[in-house]
Amino acid sequence: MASAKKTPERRDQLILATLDAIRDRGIANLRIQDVAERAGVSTGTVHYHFNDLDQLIDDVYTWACERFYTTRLQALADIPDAREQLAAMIDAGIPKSEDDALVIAMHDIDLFRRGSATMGPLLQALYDRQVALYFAALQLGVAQGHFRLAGPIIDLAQNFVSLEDAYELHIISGNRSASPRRARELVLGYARIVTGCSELSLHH
Amino acid sequence: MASAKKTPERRDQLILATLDAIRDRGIANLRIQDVAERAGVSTGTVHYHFNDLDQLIDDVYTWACERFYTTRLQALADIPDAREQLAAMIDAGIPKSEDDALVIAMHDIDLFRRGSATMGPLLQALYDRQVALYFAALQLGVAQGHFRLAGPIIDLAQNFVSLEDAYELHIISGNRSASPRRARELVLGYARIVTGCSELSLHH
Amino acid sequence: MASAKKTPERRDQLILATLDAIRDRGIANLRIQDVAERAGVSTGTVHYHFNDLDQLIDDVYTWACERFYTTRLQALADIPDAREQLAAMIDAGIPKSEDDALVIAMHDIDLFRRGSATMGPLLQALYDRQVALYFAALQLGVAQGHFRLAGPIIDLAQNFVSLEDAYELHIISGNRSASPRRARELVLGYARIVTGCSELSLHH
Amino acid sequence: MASAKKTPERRDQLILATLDAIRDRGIANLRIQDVAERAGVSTGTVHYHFNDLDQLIDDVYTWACERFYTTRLQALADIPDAREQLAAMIDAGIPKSEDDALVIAMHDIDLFRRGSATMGPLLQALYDRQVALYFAALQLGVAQGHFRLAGPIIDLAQNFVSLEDAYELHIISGNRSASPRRARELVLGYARIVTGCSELSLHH
DNA sequence: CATGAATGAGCTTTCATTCAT
DNA sequence: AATGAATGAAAGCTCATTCAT
Repeated sequence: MASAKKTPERRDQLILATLDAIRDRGIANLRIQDVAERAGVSTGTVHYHFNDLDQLIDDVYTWACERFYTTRLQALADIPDAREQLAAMIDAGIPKSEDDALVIAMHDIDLFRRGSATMGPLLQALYDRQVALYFAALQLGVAQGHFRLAGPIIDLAQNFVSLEDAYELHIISGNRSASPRRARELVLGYARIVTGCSELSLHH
Repeated sequence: MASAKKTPERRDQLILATLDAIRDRGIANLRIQDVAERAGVSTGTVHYHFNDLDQLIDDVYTWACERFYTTRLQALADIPDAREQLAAMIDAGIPKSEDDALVIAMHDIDLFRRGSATMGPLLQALYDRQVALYFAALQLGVAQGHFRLAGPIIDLAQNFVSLEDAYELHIISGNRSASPRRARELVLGYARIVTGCSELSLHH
Repeated sequence: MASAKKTPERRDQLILATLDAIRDRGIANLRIQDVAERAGVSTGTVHYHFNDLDQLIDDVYTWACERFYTTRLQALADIPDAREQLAAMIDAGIPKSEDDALVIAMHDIDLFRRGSATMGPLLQALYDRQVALYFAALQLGVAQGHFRLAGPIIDLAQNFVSLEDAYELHIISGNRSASPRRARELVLGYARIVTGCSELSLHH
Repeated sequence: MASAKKTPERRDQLILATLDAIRDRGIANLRIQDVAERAGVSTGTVHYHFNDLDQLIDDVYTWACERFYTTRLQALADIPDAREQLAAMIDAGIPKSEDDALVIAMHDIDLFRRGSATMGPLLQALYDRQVALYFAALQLGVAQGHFRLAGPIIDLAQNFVSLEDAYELHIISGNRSASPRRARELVLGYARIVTGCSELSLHH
């Protein structure tokens, strides 16, 4: 990575500034200057840390995927009960508001870089890891005797991730028929059906 | 609409050219020239029919939503059996390939125009209409005695649409874990679970 | 003149439409389409009657100078008294409002065509003819015993025309310190001083 | 003002280049490139210092009005005799040649921006200040016993300014009947008549 | 490391002009 | 004569990128 040496604090500051800038202006209108303004530095500084705009966006995407996954993984760390794990994943997986900069940036960059050799694998890796998280929770629930799965475990896990993705998209697009609260209900409803576990709820 | 009179054939030709151009270059890189080239006209002609790029994109989006919904509605027209209806909707709702220009354009424009006053309502209208289609099929299946629904009918319908949306996104993003074939299986699996109807299949 | 044959009515209609268009949009923003719209014809028609925009403007200018001079000459035709002649010239020479399309067009075109070999002589000819009108009225007034001139007759005549020009400019520029009414007072004041004739007034 | 910080020297250089460009090409044909060429910079630089062409022209006009007035005011500073003051004002107020870039720019912009909310007040302010200068000189001449005014002092002052304006216009339009030398004679003639002071001359 | 003035490629947009009908 | 769809040259404007300080 070209910018490994150059004071990691400034680097992170610029990445966070980019997340905000993408949320505010959309990735299509994103200018170096937007990032610089939000970070309180000059445009030259942005170029010093990231050779060009493409690299900045690449790095933001990598950072965001990592952060997104890590955050969710940590949310499970100390939860022993599969039912609570599943609930926590749903809760963490759906944005609290339509202004979630992390989620917006990930979807914007996905779109913006569609077909790119760099991004494709990263996206898929994230997807697969998320599937793995649901897989693990479902598996555990079966072992703990809480879940009786209504279908193949991989299929259910993939559908969980897909529902999450879809509601992320609707939330950041401002779809009023799929508010954060409603989206949680709907995914939880899916969870109850496919696990046969009617006790599932977000605030257990 | 400014371009109502100016020879509708040329207008449609330009809209189709725009769909192709968005698929090939991504909406963020879309140039007037890309549209003109694909339509075999000059850039001036594009401006003659659509005042500016924003209006072109608006009109493409409106056209695409309309076409998308109409296509699916027609797919149901002559199907009396709810099971076949549901299968047909799933089949029509998931792109056959990652190059589906209509689906790509709709998703690209959604994100590109996030927060736009024009687009938001249109997106939501499309979502609500799609939900209505699933609602109708599920309702019919219950009446025909084929379906025993595992949850509230509206919730199920919304989740159907969301799964579709998510798989559309993954397919056009080239996610290999969610191919068109696999996506159909997964949504169909969901359908079997929530309808309690194990006979559901795409080619009945 | 290229357009001599082509139905003079349509030609005049287009010239009048151009006057309005220049007043409304300024000569710098004047488009063929503005003329066409105001004349209720298509842009093609404008091109049919005037080969290009330059020629249209040339013809409008020629027409306007002619009309401007002729109007003023006619205002004097049946006035035998030099005092009334002078008053009539002042009255006719200063625009009644800041929206006088003829005056606006003449000044706009002067500016627009500054340095042009075509326009320069035309402007000067108009100036000289206006000077001649004042010269004639002053000369007559002396002969009739009404005027005792305070300076060389040519100098006075030139200053009359210049004052008029200046107030035309200020009026169409919307200068509130030089309204049509005030401009008339001021030029009339000048007239009284240089003719020594205190009876001069606009409505004798 | 957006360009307050960005190196005032470069800013002034660009304004001077614009004056030349307007004189050479006319304001209606003025291109950013004309300014850039004359200043020896790239077009991007012009946009960097003045957001767009309109703002450049606004700023040039403001600058020109200020400069025009200041120059004339300074010409009076150390002249105690009202007769010499008046002569100096006439001399400073009429362009020495038809290529006076400052005067050309002011007249061009006046007409170009006719009806603009920004320009109107500025024009009028300049007019009123010029009137005030003549007012002051006339008043002083009366007090000094040199002048016996032939009419109301304000009227005379306004006519002085108007004559100047008119001759400026004729000079930059290349009217041969109103050369710089001749214009000076004519305004001076007016001055002698209305002040009753026959000693007035440009080079006392 | 940081700055911000300067650059110029690349795009959109406008509009006079042409021409088939 | 008149139309208006189509053209394409000509500008303006944006913004990533460079570089001297």
